[in-house]
Amino acid sequence: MEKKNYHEQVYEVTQMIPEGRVSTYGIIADYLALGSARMVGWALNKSFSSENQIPAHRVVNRKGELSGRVHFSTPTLMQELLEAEGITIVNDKIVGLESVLWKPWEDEEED
DNA sequence: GTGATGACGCAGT
DNA sequence: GACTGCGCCATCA
Repeated sequence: MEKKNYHEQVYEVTQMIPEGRVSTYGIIADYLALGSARMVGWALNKSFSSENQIPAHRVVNRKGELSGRVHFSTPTLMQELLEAEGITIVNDKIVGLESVLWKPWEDEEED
């Protein structure tokens, strides 16, 4: 088990997301080569049971919709957390998604 | 061991 | 432009 499980890598990437930024399942799935965006959502869902606290509220679907808000303590918690970071949410969707969108390889700066 | 489901994404209609 | 169906891989019943 020296090799990290794919969901641990999801935790790492999610924790790498800076404040005021968000990422998408598709981006993370592509970055980790999971092959399925569902795996990312599933991994984040398990993150609530993990010791590590994952800012899952910074992860949304490809459309920028807060699809996973229902998994939070309250369906509005996710939106409030994002708005608290300066992100505007309208109709449960991120405004100016591309402006706040963050990519793992962007921080890695892989040239 | 099989079937169904899931915080999604894409192609086709 | 919106909706439907299928695929992705792992977990649960």
